[in-house]
Amino acid sequence: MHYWLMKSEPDAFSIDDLARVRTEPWTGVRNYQARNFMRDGMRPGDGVLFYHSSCAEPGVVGIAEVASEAYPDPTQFDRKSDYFDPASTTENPRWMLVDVAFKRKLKRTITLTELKELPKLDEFSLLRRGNRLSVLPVTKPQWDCILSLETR
DNA sequence: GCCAACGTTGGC
DNA sequence: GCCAACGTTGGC
Repeated sequence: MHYWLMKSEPDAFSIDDLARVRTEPWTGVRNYQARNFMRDGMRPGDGVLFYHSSCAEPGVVGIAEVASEAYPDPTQFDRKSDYFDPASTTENPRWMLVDVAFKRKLKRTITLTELKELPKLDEFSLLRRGNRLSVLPVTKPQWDCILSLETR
């Protein structure tokens, strides 16, 4: 079992949206490193910290779960999609995704500000300078450390 | 293969 | 809205 963090802009797709639809294909990732994490790293059942970015209060807002093996992102073949990639083919798809399933909302947002204050998370890639990955790995100690803040 | 230009991310 | 950081593109 592995652990991950996935970012989403709540204006576009929030934890409440995920709670409503229950399961969502994670379309639109167009970064090779993030793709590789989904394609090569993720397995059904892996834990996911759901993170709200580019908003008033950035932070971890919920827990989700990887709900499928990786498969080709259908939006890369859709000419009408913002994520259309003319260089990708069905025989050799460039972009992969997984389904993400809702588990629960946190009792409160664990803010980015709080995470930065924890010495234990110095090595957490979310907090490293210039990090822009929208899908990134979380170690078990980091996972436990972050979630221990929920009821603090 | 280098690197400048450009686009995007995301916190503030 | 600003801007730092960083990935990608494309000319050479």
